[in-house]
Amino acid sequence: MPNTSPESILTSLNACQQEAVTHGVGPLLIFAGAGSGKTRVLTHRIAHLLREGLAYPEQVLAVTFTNKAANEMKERIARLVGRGAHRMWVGTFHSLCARILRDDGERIGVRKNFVIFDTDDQLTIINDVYGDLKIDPQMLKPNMALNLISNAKNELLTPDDYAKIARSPKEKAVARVYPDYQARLEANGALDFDDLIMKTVVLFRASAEVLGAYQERFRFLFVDEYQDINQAQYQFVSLIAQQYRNICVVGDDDQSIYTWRGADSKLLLQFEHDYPEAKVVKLEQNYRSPQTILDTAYHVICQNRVRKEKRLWTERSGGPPVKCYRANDEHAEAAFIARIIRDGVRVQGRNYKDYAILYRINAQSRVLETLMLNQGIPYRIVGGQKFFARKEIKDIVSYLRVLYNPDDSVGLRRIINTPTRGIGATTVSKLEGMAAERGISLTQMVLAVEHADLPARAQSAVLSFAQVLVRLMELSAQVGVTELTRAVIEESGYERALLEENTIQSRTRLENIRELLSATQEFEAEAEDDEGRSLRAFLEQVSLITEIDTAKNDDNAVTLMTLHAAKGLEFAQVFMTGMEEGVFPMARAAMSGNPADLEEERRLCYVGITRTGEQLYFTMASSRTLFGATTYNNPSRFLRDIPEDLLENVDSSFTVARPPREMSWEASDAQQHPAAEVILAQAVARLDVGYRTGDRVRHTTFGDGIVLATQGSGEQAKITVNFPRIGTKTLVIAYAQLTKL
DNA sequence: AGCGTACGAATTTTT
DNA sequence: TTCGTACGCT
Repeated sequence: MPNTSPESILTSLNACQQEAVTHGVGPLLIFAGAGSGKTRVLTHRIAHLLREGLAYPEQVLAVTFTNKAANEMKERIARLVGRGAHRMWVGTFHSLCARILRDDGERIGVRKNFVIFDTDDQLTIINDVYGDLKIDPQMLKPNMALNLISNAKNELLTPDDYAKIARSPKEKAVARVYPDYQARLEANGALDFDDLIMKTVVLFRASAEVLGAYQERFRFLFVDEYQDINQAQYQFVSLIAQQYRNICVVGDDDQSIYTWRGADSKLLLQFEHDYPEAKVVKLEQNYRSPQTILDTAYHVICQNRVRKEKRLWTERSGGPPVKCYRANDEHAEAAFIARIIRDGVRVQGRNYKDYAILYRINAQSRVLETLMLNQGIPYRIVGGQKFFARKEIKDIVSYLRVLYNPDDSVGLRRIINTPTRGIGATTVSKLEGMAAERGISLTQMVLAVEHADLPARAQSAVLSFAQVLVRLMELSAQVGVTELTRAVIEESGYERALLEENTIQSRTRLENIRELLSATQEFEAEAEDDEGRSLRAFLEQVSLITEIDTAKNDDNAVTLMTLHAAKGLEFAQVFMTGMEEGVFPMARAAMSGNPADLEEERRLCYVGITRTGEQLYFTMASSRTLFGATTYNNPSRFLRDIPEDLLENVDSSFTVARPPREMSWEASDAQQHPAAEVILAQAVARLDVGYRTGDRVRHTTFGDGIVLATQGSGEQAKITVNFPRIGTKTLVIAYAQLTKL
């Protein structure tokens, strides 16, 4: 039972929050600044509507972008309203659309037992298409093609639509790839992530009956992080909302950091146009940070031209200035951070989990991680490789996928020789050819291998694989997911192969597989009915959940993550690292000539700053080696936007490139942490190369270009040059025929 | 089929 | 620099 009385629901809220919560029916736009209690308002509003009898739980649809946000919302609503909570639909765009398509997709030709392809699977298909169409991967990288197709789907463009608007050679190539890619998905009985949304919109547009049913059902619509919505998601939401117009959206254009994925924060700003009768509430009171942090954040973000004016404030006036530290190189930067953390824990009695270290790109994490390890500071990295993306997990899941949907030939190809059982590429392509001839799926061909024309050895290898498949298929009709998974692991020989390998890696893989079994058990235990326990439901969860929820909150460890991953989180002590021109903002954004790119970097900076509960540090390095190239960077332009009295330079005398004594550096480490003289010598050597960043050079075959970087010295010295016609090349100076212009 | 090597690419990544 | 992949050899 809910233990919160209606009165206390309101009294714990500030005036603006109350205004949002108590708004009755009709559209509502909530500008919710960082740390302004957005989820609270959303959940309380839902509770309020139910209490007032304005809405029934089954009429509520709440959409988020991440599973984490969805789960949090579910929990918090349940705490407020009690039992009725699970009759609401609360989930991510993708999971909700999957559910709708599962129920009604057949009307537009989406089969009931579709599987969801992840990026790996997509890439496999793209490569197949490249092979068929003889497209040169050099000219259009498969990943790029995938991106462009994804963008197209986010814009609701079909292959035909896309072909009409394709202009550049790259787009023309994509226009050739896209229809075949789509055909292959279909042949596999698969949808990709973007299809889930796009097909649902197509369904709504195709069937007034289906749309009408959902409109009737979901009379109260809530959308979280509305600034991150893309065109397809916008259509999805708008179509449902247009009937009753009870749509409540929450967002913050200043925290829009996913433009590169199709998010369009203009849709948030456009809400008042779409719903002229909308009530608008701004939540500007912040409950997370001291005033100095909010001021710092404001001075950065207010430089953006495209934004809705708003400013966070707090009752916690004052607060410490932001500490800035410029190290000689990234190792010294890491050492500084480690020292602060150790002091904080030892002297001030803080916990490791109070600290977060944020960086712009994952490549920065290695040095930080190494130092944490050396210093014995417990840490966890957020992001990294996702559990379900690990090879061994994907392998086992691929078995399950094939058992569920035998047409999934991408899955079948993955497992047919995993573990190796003597079925090579030649055999597979022969089987594929025969399957195509007979118009059957690869799995059917494998099962009918006795009628295939194959060399005896291959024949018997495929036959024994087919027998394994048959056995598992029979089993899949009889037992639950956990039992089936266990059978797959054993009968496929996967476990045996790993046991025999007996290396550190194979043991980790075995552990992961066991982890998978506990995941299936947990899945079955949590399900509410048989349908919820089904293989279908499990596979859907696997595809739509990226990480096993190992959120051990009491894990006392420093958190390392990208700025993107930090959105929505908060930490008492925050380090923003790499605050340098070229790193943050990234060179690409700074040079692109498109101010919008820089504005997105700035928003990212804003997001980082506003994570802070107490103390923020900006750290930077004078020289930084990234991707094998050393660059000498100036402090980030974002720091220049901040008034000096909000910043405090930390004395750098206590740590130089040479590690402090107490850190007991090993001899081998000395090479990784060169003393200042060495760095200087390297810098001088660099000058000897004879080229500097920005020089114009001429190459006999590539033409004229601009020097982006140099590395090394003497014979091996390399130079990175951007040739406008060719692209960027890294050349060995001694061999490249270069002339300086 | 399995291994070794050479080459290329490296923002950010909710699903 | 480091990781992953593709290709070619045995």
